[in-house]
Amino acid sequence: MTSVPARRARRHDPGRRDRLVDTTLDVIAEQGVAAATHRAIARAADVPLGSLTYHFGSLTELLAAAFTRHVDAVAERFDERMRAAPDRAAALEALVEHLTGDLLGSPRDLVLAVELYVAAARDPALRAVTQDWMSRSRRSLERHLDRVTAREVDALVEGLVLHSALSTDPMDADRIRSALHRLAG
Amino acid sequence: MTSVPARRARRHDPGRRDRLVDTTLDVIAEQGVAAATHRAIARAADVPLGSLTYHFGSLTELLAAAFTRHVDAVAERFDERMRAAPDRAAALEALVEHLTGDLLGSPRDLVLAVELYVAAARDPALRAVTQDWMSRSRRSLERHLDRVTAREVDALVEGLVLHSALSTDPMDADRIRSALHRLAG
DNA sequence: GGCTCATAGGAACGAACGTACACAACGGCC
DNA sequence: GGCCGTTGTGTACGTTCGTTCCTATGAGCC
Repeated sequence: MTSVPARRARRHDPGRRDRLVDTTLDVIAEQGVAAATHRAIARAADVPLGSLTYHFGSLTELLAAAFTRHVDAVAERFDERMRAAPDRAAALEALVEHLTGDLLGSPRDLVLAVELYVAAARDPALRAVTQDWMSRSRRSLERHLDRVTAREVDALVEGLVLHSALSTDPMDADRIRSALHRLAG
Repeated sequence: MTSVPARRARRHDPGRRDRLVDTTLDVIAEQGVAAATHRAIARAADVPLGSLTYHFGSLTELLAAAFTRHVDAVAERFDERMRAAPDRAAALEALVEHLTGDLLGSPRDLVLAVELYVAAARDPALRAVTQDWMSRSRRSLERHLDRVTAREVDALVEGLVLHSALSTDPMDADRIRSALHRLAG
Protein backbone atom coordinates (compact mmCIF):
# COMPACT_ATOMS: atom_id res chain seq x y z
CA MET A 1 0.00 0.00 0.00
CA THR A 2 2.66 2.43 0.97
CA SER A 3 4.70 1.31 -1.99
CA VAL A 4 6.73 3.74 -4.06
CA PRO A 5 5.52 3.08 -7.56
CA ALA A 6 7.16 5.93 -9.46
CA ARG A 7 10.89 5.65 -8.90
CA ARG A 8 11.43 7.19 -12.32
CA ALA A 9 10.81 10.71 -13.54
CA ARG A 10 7.17 11.56 -14.03
CA ARG A 11 5.44 10.22 -17.03
CA HIS A 12 4.49 13.62 -18.34
CA ASP A 13 7.76 15.45 -18.58
CA PRO A 14 7.81 18.66 -20.60
CA GLY A 15 11.29 20.03 -20.98
CA ARG A 16 12.77 16.56 -21.02
CA ARG A 17 14.29 17.27 -24.40
CA ASP A 18 16.15 20.23 -22.94
CA ARG A 19 17.24 18.25 -19.96
CA LEU A 20 18.59 15.53 -22.21
CA VAL A 21 20.80 18.04 -24.00
CA ASP A 22 22.21 19.25 -20.70
CA THR A 23 22.76 15.75 -19.42
CA THR A 24 24.57 14.89 -22.64
CA LEU A 25 27.00 17.73 -22.01
CA ASP A 26 27.55 16.44 -18.48
CA VAL A 27 28.32 12.96 -19.73
CA ILE A 28 30.70 14.24 -22.39
CA ALA A 29 32.50 16.42 -19.85
CA GLU A 30 32.81 13.60 -17.36
CA GLN A 31 33.51 10.63 -19.58
CA GLY A 32 34.26 11.89 -23.07
CA VAL A 33 32.46 11.79 -26.38
CA ALA A 34 33.33 8.14 -26.91
CA ALA A 35 31.46 7.21 -23.74
CA ALA A 36 28.45 9.36 -24.55
CA THR A 37 26.22 6.51 -25.64
CA HIS A 38 22.45 6.39 -25.63
CA ARG A 39 22.54 4.14 -22.62
CA ALA A 40 25.00 6.23 -20.63
CA ILE A 41 23.00 9.40 -21.23
CA ALA A 42 19.71 7.70 -20.45
CA ARG A 43 21.15 6.41 -17.19
CA ALA A 44 22.50 9.83 -16.24
CA ALA A 45 19.21 11.54 -17.04
CA ASP A 46 17.17 8.77 -15.43
CA VAL A 47 14.98 8.25 -18.46
CA PRO A 48 14.30 5.06 -20.42
CA LEU A 49 16.48 4.24 -23.39
CA GLY A 50 13.72 4.69 -25.92
CA SER A 51 13.23 8.27 -24.86
CA LEU A 52 16.45 9.32 -26.55
CA THR A 53 15.60 8.06 -29.99
CA TYR A 54 12.16 9.51 -29.59
CA HIS A 55 13.44 13.04 -29.02
CA PHE A 56 16.49 12.83 -31.27
CA GLY A 57 16.60 10.98 -34.53
CA SER A 58 20.14 9.77 -33.96
CA LEU A 59 22.98 9.98 -31.50
CA THR A 60 24.87 12.37 -33.75
CA GLU A 61 21.89 14.69 -33.77
CA LEU A 62 21.89 14.71 -29.98
CA LEU A 63 25.63 15.35 -29.77
CA ALA A 64 25.35 18.21 -32.24
CA ALA A 65 22.54 19.76 -30.21
CA ALA A 66 24.60 19.47 -27.05
CA PHE A 67 27.74 21.00 -28.52
CA THR A 68 25.72 23.75 -30.13
CA ARG A 69 24.23 24.70 -26.79
CA HIS A 70 27.65 24.75 -25.16
CA VAL A 71 29.25 26.79 -27.91
CA ASP A 72 26.39 29.26 -27.82
CA ALA A 73 26.84 29.78 -24.11
CA VAL A 74 30.61 30.21 -24.24
CA ALA A 75 30.58 32.43 -27.31
CA GLU A 76 27.88 34.64 -25.87
CA ARG A 77 29.68 34.98 -22.56
CA PHE A 78 32.87 35.91 -24.38
CA ASP A 79 31.20 38.44 -26.63
CA GLU A 80 29.63 40.09 -23.60
CA ARG A 81 33.09 40.58 -22.18
CA MET A 82 34.36 42.07 -25.42
CA ARG A 83 31.34 44.34 -25.75
CA ALA A 84 31.83 45.58 -22.22
CA ALA A 85 35.47 46.50 -22.81
CA PRO A 86 35.83 50.22 -23.57
CA ASP A 87 39.13 49.97 -25.42
CA ARG A 88 41.82 47.67 -26.70
CA ALA A 89 43.72 47.43 -23.44
CA ALA A 90 40.59 46.59 -21.52
CA ALA A 91 39.71 44.01 -24.15
CA LEU A 92 43.06 42.30 -23.71
CA GLU A 93 42.64 42.28 -19.97
CA ALA A 94 39.14 40.89 -20.37
CA LEU A 95 40.61 38.18 -22.56
CA VAL A 96 43.11 37.29 -19.87
CA GLU A 97 40.27 37.17 -17.41
CA HIS A 98 38.21 35.03 -19.75
CA LEU A 99 41.07 32.58 -20.13
CA THR A 100 42.23 32.36 -16.55
CA GLY A 101 38.84 32.76 -14.94
CA ASP A 102 36.14 31.26 -17.11
CA LEU A 103 38.00 28.76 -19.18
CA LEU A 104 41.07 27.59 -17.37
CA GLY A 105 39.26 27.84 -14.08
CA SER A 106 36.68 25.39 -15.30
CA PRO A 107 38.00 21.97 -16.21
CA ARG A 108 34.56 21.21 -17.57
CA ASP A 109 34.71 23.85 -20.30
CA LEU A 110 38.26 22.88 -21.10
CA VAL A 111 37.39 19.25 -21.55
CA LEU A 112 34.32 20.05 -23.59
CA ALA A 113 36.40 22.20 -25.90
CA VAL A 114 38.93 19.46 -26.59
CA GLU A 115 36.24 16.84 -26.98
CA LEU A 116 34.51 19.04 -29.51
CA TYR A 117 37.74 19.60 -31.40
CA VAL A 118 38.32 15.95 -31.83
CA ALA A 119 34.76 14.98 -32.57
CA ALA A 120 34.57 17.73 -35.16
CA ALA A 121 37.66 16.43 -36.88
CA ARG A 122 35.63 13.43 -38.02
CA ASP A 123 32.02 14.48 -38.08
CA PRO A 124 31.03 17.13 -40.66
CA ALA A 125 27.93 18.08 -38.68
CA LEU A 126 30.09 18.91 -35.69
CA ARG A 127 32.66 20.69 -37.80
CA ALA A 128 30.02 23.28 -38.58
CA VAL A 129 29.62 23.90 -34.86
CA THR A 130 33.37 24.32 -34.41
CA GLN A 131 33.66 26.71 -37.31
CA ASP A 132 30.77 28.73 -36.00
CA TRP A 133 32.58 28.97 -32.69
CA MET A 134 35.82 30.07 -34.31
CA SER A 135 34.17 32.71 -36.44
CA ARG A 136 32.15 34.09 -33.54
CA SER A 137 35.23 34.20 -31.37
CA ARG A 138 37.14 36.03 -34.05
CA ARG A 139 34.28 38.46 -34.57
CA SER A 140 34.23 39.23 -30.86
CA LEU A 141 37.96 39.89 -30.92
CA GLU A 142 37.56 42.16 -33.93
CA ARG A 143 35.59 44.57 -31.80
CA HIS A 144 38.94 45.82 -30.58
CA LEU A 145 41.60 44.21 -32.80
CA ASP A 146 42.25 44.34 -36.52
CA ARG A 147 41.44 41.24 -38.53
CA VAL A 148 44.95 39.90 -38.82
CA THR A 149 45.77 40.34 -35.15
CA ALA A 150 42.44 38.89 -34.13
CA ARG A 151 43.25 35.80 -36.07
CA GLU A 152 46.65 35.42 -34.49
CA VAL A 153 45.30 35.98 -31.03
CA ASP A 154 42.57 33.44 -31.69
CA ALA A 155 45.15 30.84 -32.65
CA LEU A 156 47.23 31.59 -29.58
CA VAL A 157 44.19 31.28 -27.37
CA GLU A 158 43.36 27.95 -28.92
CA GLY A 159 46.85 26.74 -28.22
CA LEU A 160 46.73 27.98 -24.65
CA VAL A 161 43.49 26.14 -24.09
CA LEU A 162 44.91 22.95 -25.48
CA HIS A 163 48.09 23.24 -23.48
CA SER A 164 46.13 23.85 -20.33
CA ALA A 165 43.94 20.88 -20.94
CA LEU A 166 46.78 18.48 -21.56
CA SER A 167 49.75 19.86 -19.69
CA THR A 168 50.46 19.39 -16.04
CA ASP A 169 51.66 22.92 -15.44
CA PRO A 170 49.34 25.42 -17.10
CA MET A 171 50.47 28.97 -17.73
CA ASP A 172 49.42 31.50 -15.15
CA ALA A 173 47.66 34.81 -15.70
CA ASP A 174 50.85 36.86 -15.87
CA ARG A 175 52.42 34.75 -18.57
CA ILE A 176 49.24 34.72 -20.59
CA ARG A 177 48.94 38.49 -20.26
CA SER A 178 52.52 38.97 -21.38
CA ALA A 179 52.12 36.74 -24.42
CA LEU A 180 48.93 38.46 -25.46
CA HIS A 181 50.47 41.88 -25.14
CA ARG A 182 53.44 40.88 -27.17
CA LEU A 183 51.14 39.61 -29.88
CA ALA A 184 48.53 42.32 -29.81
CA GLY A 185 49.77 45.07 -27.53
CA MET B 1 47.00 -26.05 -60.20
CA THR B 2 47.78 -22.48 -60.96
CA SER B 3 45.73 -21.51 -57.97
CA VAL B 4 46.80 -18.75 -55.62
CA PRO B 5 46.83 -20.46 -52.28
CA ALA B 6 48.60 -17.91 -50.15
CA ARG B 7 46.60 -14.71 -50.39
CA ARG B 8 47.79 -13.77 -46.95
CA ALA B 9 51.18 -12.65 -45.74
CA ARG B 10 53.68 -15.44 -45.34
CA ARG B 11 53.46 -17.64 -42.33
CA HIS B 12 56.85 -16.65 -41.08
CA ASP B 13 56.78 -12.90 -40.82
CA PRO B 14 59.57 -11.24 -38.90
CA GLY B 15 58.98 -7.53 -38.48
CA ARG B 16 55.26 -7.99 -38.36
CA ARG B 17 55.14 -6.25 -35.04
CA ASP B 18 56.73 -3.17 -36.57
CA ARG B 19 54.45 -3.30 -39.53
CA LEU B 20 51.44 -3.44 -37.24
CA VAL B 21 52.50 -0.23 -35.55
CA ASP B 22 52.82 1.51 -38.91
CA THR B 23 49.52 0.20 -40.12
CA THR B 24 47.88 1.40 -36.93
CA LEU B 25 49.10 4.92 -37.66
CA ASP B 26 47.68 4.65 -41.16
CA VAL B 27 44.29 3.59 -39.88
CA ILE B 28 44.21 6.37 -37.29
CA ALA B 29 45.17 8.95 -39.89
CA GLU B 30 42.58 7.74 -42.34
CA GLN B 31 39.68 6.91 -40.08
CA GLY B 32 40.40 8.27 -36.64
CA VAL B 33 41.23 6.73 -33.30
CA ALA B 34 37.65 5.67 -32.74
CA ALA B 35 37.77 3.53 -35.85
CA ALA B 36 41.14 2.02 -35.01
CA THR B 37 39.80 -1.31 -33.83
CA HIS B 38 41.61 -4.60 -33.75
CA ARG B 39 39.62 -5.75 -36.73
CA ALA B 40 40.18 -2.64 -38.80
CA ILE B 41 43.91 -2.75 -38.21
CA ALA B 42 44.11 -6.48 -38.89
CA ARG B 43 42.26 -5.98 -42.16
CA ALA B 44 44.52 -3.11 -43.19
CA ALA B 45 47.66 -5.07 -42.35
CA ASP B 46 46.27 -8.27 -43.85
CA VAL B 47 46.94 -10.36 -40.78
CA PRO B 48 44.54 -12.48 -38.75
CA LEU B 49 42.77 -10.92 -35.81
CA GLY B 50 44.55 -13.00 -33.20
CA SER B 51 47.90 -11.66 -34.32
CA LEU B 52 47.20 -8.30 -32.75
CA THR B 53 46.57 -9.52 -29.25
CA TYR B 54 49.54 -11.80 -29.59
CA HIS B 55 51.95 -8.96 -30.28
CA PHE B 56 50.24 -6.35 -28.10
CA GLY B 57 48.60 -7.11 -24.82
CA SER B 58 45.77 -4.70 -25.44
CA LEU B 59 44.49 -2.21 -27.95
CA THR B 60 45.62 0.68 -25.78
CA GLU B 61 49.14 -0.71 -25.76
CA LEU B 62 49.12 -0.81 -29.55
CA LEU B 63 47.79 2.73 -29.84
CA ALA B 64 50.42 3.98 -27.41
CA ALA B 65 53.16 2.28 -29.41
CA ALA B 66 51.84 3.85 -32.60
CA PHE B 67 51.58 7.37 -31.22
CA THR B 68 54.99 7.06 -29.62
CA ARG B 69 56.53 6.16 -32.94
CA HIS B 70 54.84 9.10 -34.63
CA VAL B 71 55.83 11.58 -31.93
CA ASP B 72 59.40 10.34 -32.03
CA ALA B 73 59.60 10.93 -35.74
CA VAL B 74 58.06 14.40 -35.67
CA ALA B 75 60.02 15.55 -32.64
CA GLU B 76 63.29 14.30 -34.08
CA ARG B 77 62.64 15.98 -37.41
CA PHE B 78 61.85 19.22 -35.64
CA ASP B 79 64.88 19.11 -33.40
CA GLU B 80 67.08 18.53 -36.44
CA ARG B 81 65.76 21.74 -37.91
CA MET B 82 66.42 23.65 -34.70
CA ARG B 83 69.90 22.20 -34.37
CA ALA B 84 70.70 23.19 -37.92
CA ALA B 85 69.63 26.79 -37.39
CA PRO B 86 72.68 29.00 -36.71
CA ASP B 87 70.82 31.78 -34.89
CA ARG B 88 67.49 32.94 -33.58
CA ALA B 89 66.29 34.41 -36.86
CA ALA B 90 67.13 31.25 -38.74
CA ALA B 91 65.37 29.23 -36.07
CA LEU B 92 62.19 31.25 -36.49
CA GLU B 93 62.35 30.82 -40.24
CA ALA B 94 62.93 27.11 -39.79
CA LEU B 95 59.87 27.03 -37.56
CA VAL B 96 57.82 28.70 -40.27
CA GLU B 97 59.13 26.16 -42.70
CA HIS B 98 58.34 23.33 -40.29
CA LEU B 99 54.78 24.55 -39.90
CA THR B 100 53.97 25.37 -43.49
CA GLY B 101 56.01 22.62 -45.06
CA ASP B 102 56.12 19.59 -42.87
CA LEU B 103 53.05 19.95 -40.77
CA LEU B 104 50.44 21.98 -42.59
CA GLY B 105 51.57 20.51 -45.87
CA SER B 106 50.78 17.05 -44.61
CA PRO B 107 47.16 16.46 -43.66
CA ARG B 108 48.25 13.14 -42.26
CA ASP B 109 50.47 14.65 -39.58
CA LEU B 110 47.83 17.23 -38.81
CA VAL B 111 45.15 14.64 -38.30
CA LEU B 112 47.42 12.44 -36.23
CA ALA B 113 48.21 15.38 -33.98
CA VAL B 114 44.57 16.17 -33.29
CA GLU B 115 43.68 12.54 -32.82
CA LEU B 116 46.46 12.21 -30.30
CA TYR B 117 45.32 15.32 -28.45
CA VAL B 118 41.86 13.97 -28.00
CA ALA B 119 42.85 10.42 -27.19
CA ALA B 120 45.32 11.72 -24.63
CA ALA B 121 42.64 13.75 -22.94
CA ARG B 122 41.11 10.48 -21.72
CA ASP B 123 43.86 7.91 -21.62
CA PRO B 124 46.66 8.47 -19.08
CA ALA B 125 49.04 6.24 -21.03
CA LEU B 126 48.62 8.47 -24.06
CA ARG B 127 48.89 11.63 -22.01
CA ALA B 128 52.45 10.65 -21.22
CA VAL B 129 53.15 10.56 -24.94
CA THR B 130 51.64 14.00 -25.43
CA GLN B 131 53.58 15.50 -22.58
CA ASP B 132 56.78 14.00 -23.89
CA TRP B 133 56.03 15.61 -27.22
CA MET B 134 55.37 19.00 -25.65
CA SER B 135 58.49 18.94 -23.55
CA ARG B 136 60.70 17.84 -26.44
CA SER B 137 59.21 20.52 -28.64
CA ARG B 138 59.86 23.15 -26.01
CA ARG B 139 63.40 21.92 -25.50
CA SER B 140 64.08 22.20 -29.20
CA LEU B 141 62.76 25.76 -29.20
CA GLU B 142 64.94 26.61 -26.24
CA ARG B 143 67.98 26.08 -28.38
CA HIS B 144 67.36 29.61 -29.64
CA LEU B 145 64.65 31.11 -27.42
CA ASP B 146 64.46 31.80 -23.71
CA ARG B 147 62.21 29.54 -21.66
CA VAL B 148 59.27 31.92 -21.39
CA THR B 149 59.21 32.78 -25.06
CA ALA B 150 59.65 29.16 -26.03
CA ARG B 151 56.58 28.32 -24.05
CA GLU B 152 54.51 31.04 -25.65
CA VAL B 153 55.65 30.10 -29.12
CA ASP B 154 54.86 26.48 -28.40
CA ALA B 155 51.31 27.40 -27.40
CA LEU B 156 50.87 29.51 -30.52
CA VAL B 157 52.12 26.70 -32.70
CA GLU B 158 49.70 24.31 -31.07
CA GLY B 159 46.85 26.69 -31.79
CA LEU B 160 47.96 27.16 -35.38
CA VAL B 161 48.02 23.42 -35.89
CA LEU B 162 44.55 23.04 -34.45
CA HIS B 163 43.18 25.92 -36.50
CA SER B 164 44.69 24.51 -39.63
CA ALA B 165 43.22 21.11 -38.98
CA LEU B 166 39.73 22.37 -38.36
CA SER B 167 39.41 25.59 -40.25
CA THR B 168 38.58 25.93 -43.90
CA ASP B 169 41.04 28.74 -44.56
CA PRO B 170 44.39 28.02 -42.93
CA MET B 171 46.87 30.78 -42.35
CA ASP B 172 49.57 31.12 -44.97
CA ALA B 173 53.32 31.28 -44.42
CA ASP B 174 53.47 35.09 -44.33
CA ARG B 175 50.87 35.40 -41.62
CA ILE B 176 52.48 32.69 -39.58
CA ARG B 177 55.86 34.33 -39.95
CA SER B 178 54.48 37.67 -38.88
CA ALA B 179 52.79 36.24 -35.81
CA LEU B 180 55.91 34.38 -34.75
CA HIS B 181 58.09 37.46 -35.15
CA ARG B 182 55.71 39.53 -33.12
CA LEU B 183 55.82 36.94 -30.36
CA ALA B 184 59.48 36.08 -30.47
CA GLY B 185 61.19 38.49 -32.80
C1' DG C 1 65.55 -36.32 -38.61
C1' DG C 2 63.24 -35.27 -34.41
C1' DC C 3 62.14 -32.01 -30.55
C1' DT C 4 60.71 -27.67 -28.84
C1' DC C 5 58.91 -23.42 -28.40
C1' DA C 6 57.88 -18.91 -30.16
C1' DT C 7 54.83 -17.40 -33.59
C1' DA C 8 50.69 -17.64 -36.70
C1' DG C 9 45.80 -18.53 -37.34
C1' DG C 10 40.85 -18.73 -36.83
C1' DA C 11 36.82 -19.57 -34.28
C1' DA C 12 34.18 -18.38 -30.35
C1' DC C 13 32.36 -15.73 -26.21
C1' DG C 14 30.21 -12.24 -23.66
C1' DA C 15 29.34 -7.49 -23.52
C1' DA C 16 27.91 -3.16 -25.33
C1' DC C 17 26.24 -0.64 -28.92
C1' DG C 18 22.47 2.11 -32.14
C1' DT C 19 18.19 1.61 -33.59
C1' DA C 20 13.41 -0.18 -34.46
C1' DC C 21 9.01 -1.19 -32.94
C1' DA C 22 4.88 -2.52 -30.55
C1' DC C 23 2.41 -1.21 -26.71
C1' DA C 24 0.95 1.90 -22.66
C1' DA C 25 -0.47 6.26 -20.92
C1' DC C 26 -2.34 10.65 -20.96
C1' DG C 27 -3.64 15.75 -22.31
C1' DG C 28 -6.80 18.21 -25.24
C1' DC C 29 -10.92 18.45 -27.70
C1' DC C 30 -15.97 17.21 -28.54
C1' DG D 1 -16.97 10.80 -20.54
C1' DG D 2 -15.02 9.13 -24.78
C1' DC D 3 -12.02 9.52 -28.61
C1' DC D 4 -7.44 10.62 -30.75
C1' DG D 5 -3.00 11.85 -31.48
C1' DT D 6 1.11 12.98 -29.16
C1' DT D 7 4.38 11.41 -25.91
C1' DG D 8 6.57 7.88 -23.02
C1' DT D 9 8.25 3.05 -22.25
C1' DG D 10 10.40 -1.52 -22.58
C1' DT D 11 12.04 -5.17 -25.25
C1' DA D 12 14.28 -7.12 -28.93
C1' DC D 13 17.36 -7.43 -33.07
C1' DG D 14 21.43 -7.35 -35.55
C1' DT D 15 26.09 -5.70 -35.46
C1' DT D 16 30.54 -4.86 -33.77
C1' DC D 17 33.71 -4.85 -30.35
C1' DG D 18 38.04 -6.63 -27.23
C1' DT D 19 39.66 -10.57 -25.75
C1' DT D 20 40.41 -15.57 -25.04
C1' DC D 21 41.70 -20.08 -26.41
C1' DC D 22 42.93 -24.03 -28.94
C1' DT D 23 45.28 -25.68 -32.82
C1' DA D 24 48.74 -25.52 -36.59
C1' DT D 25 53.16 -24.42 -38.29
C1' DG D 26 57.95 -24.04 -38.99
C1' DA D 27 62.81 -22.23 -37.62
C1' DG D 28 66.57 -23.28 -34.64
C1' DC D 29 68.99 -26.54 -32.08
C1' DC D 30 70.52 -31.58 -30.87
